[in-house]
Amino acid sequence: MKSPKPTLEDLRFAVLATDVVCFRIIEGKLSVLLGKVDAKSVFASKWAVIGGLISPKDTADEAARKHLKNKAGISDIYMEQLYTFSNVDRDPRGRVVSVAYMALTNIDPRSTDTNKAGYVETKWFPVDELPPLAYDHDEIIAYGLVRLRNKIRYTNIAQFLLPDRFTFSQLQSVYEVLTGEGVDKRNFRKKVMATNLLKDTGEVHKEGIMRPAALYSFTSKKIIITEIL
Amino acid sequence: MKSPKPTLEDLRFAVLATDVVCFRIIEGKLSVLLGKVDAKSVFASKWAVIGGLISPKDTADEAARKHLKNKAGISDIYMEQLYTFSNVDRDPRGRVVSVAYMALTNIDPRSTDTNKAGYVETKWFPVDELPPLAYDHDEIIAYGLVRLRNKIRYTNIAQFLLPDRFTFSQLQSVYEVLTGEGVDKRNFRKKVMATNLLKDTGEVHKEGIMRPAALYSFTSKKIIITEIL
DNA sequence: ACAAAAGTGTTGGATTTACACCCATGA
DNA sequence: TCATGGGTGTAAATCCAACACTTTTGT
Repeated sequence: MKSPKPTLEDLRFAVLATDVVCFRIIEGKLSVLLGKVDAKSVFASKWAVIGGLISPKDTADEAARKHLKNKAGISDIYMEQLYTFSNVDRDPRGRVVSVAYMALTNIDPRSTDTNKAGYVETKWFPVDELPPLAYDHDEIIAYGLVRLRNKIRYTNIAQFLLPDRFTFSQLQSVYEVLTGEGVDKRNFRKKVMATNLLKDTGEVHKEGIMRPAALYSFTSKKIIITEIL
Repeated sequence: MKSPKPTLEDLRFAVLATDVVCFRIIEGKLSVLLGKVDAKSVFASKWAVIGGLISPKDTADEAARKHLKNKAGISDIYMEQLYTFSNVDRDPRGRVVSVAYMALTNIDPRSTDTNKAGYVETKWFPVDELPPLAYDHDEIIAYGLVRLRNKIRYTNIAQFLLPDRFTFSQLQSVYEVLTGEGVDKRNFRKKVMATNLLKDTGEVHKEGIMRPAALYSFTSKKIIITEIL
């Protein structure tokens, strides 16, 4: 049952990677940032979430942030660890264990001037219109979706899908997009207000022909756990 | 900024490990199974959660189960992944990335006849009376505690801390131990019954001089998400 | 008959849902 | 003045928390 004592080298069999499911709401659709895989790869012409290998001096978190920056020009983004995928054959090229993350943003944080090493192209896809995906990235995205859709109900992470100051309708829309169901705006306002997660900035948002809307912001950037919906 | 292309060998720098926080309620106290670290180790005489290295043919899950079996004689236990700890210096001997798990049981599953390679001794410690811990295992246990204490409120995992058939008082006691607060038994019964997670087995539990109690069991071994408390 | 835990209902207060109209603005 | 989204209150229904006594058994 037990083989002779393995050497340290025998145990360094795996390559560590990280994959980041980056979410953003675009035109009322929850979307994910994907990169088109290089033509030379086994997964040529398929799409993958942003990610790459972890290097010796980096933690998984640091590696995830570096790949976001180098391959998609994204920095300063909310990010949390999701799950570690370690199936033996999840990468046909060899043993790769991937620590998956979820990231949230409200704008397109891709800057065009950065080195976009790694992908032929990056593009946002609505989560219900995903292209063919490389590796086990369908599973990783599904895991991220579940996490996000649950966590929005009992934490203040909605803020990371919104600008710093936002109107109540914008906030309500985030909840409607993620839960897939509409809410009565008076009841929604009451519930959210009762949590004390928001403060009125005193400012207003004017847009076109309608009545200006009050702008709110979240009181804390830290994750706060409290029943919301 | 970017170094010349690293070779595959450069990327296989890390040893992969897994650590399992195994919980059990003993005499009204939530406890964790720890192993005393071998005298030759840097962490000699400290205690660690059950774990060890992942070998090339195993997923993290499989490795976790194997270590539980080989080092503590534990098999067939509920287990779920917690988090991956990848701090560069979490193990002074070198770069070790650990995929942490939480396991739950209701009995002492350690069989004495198995090969207890790995620890001088294994022992259950109440979570608020932990001995000095090796590595970052304090952090890993803390993470497991948070997960367990939250998840008991909205899933049926309490079942894994109980025998197959149990009385209502036993169930209530699990909740009281984990939440740290007492509950009115009439209200508790109403809430739990409303979830439809339990079925009455029709059997009764006799113990000593008191009135026999009806035995219940959970309707599903699968994790079900539903508001309980 | 008593000790010990099992089992059971009701009520008042709090929370939640459902629902419709006026407001402020720019064109 | 009109079109557009912004903003507000109330009543009925539901849910939840608080609360104490009777039952069953073995000794």
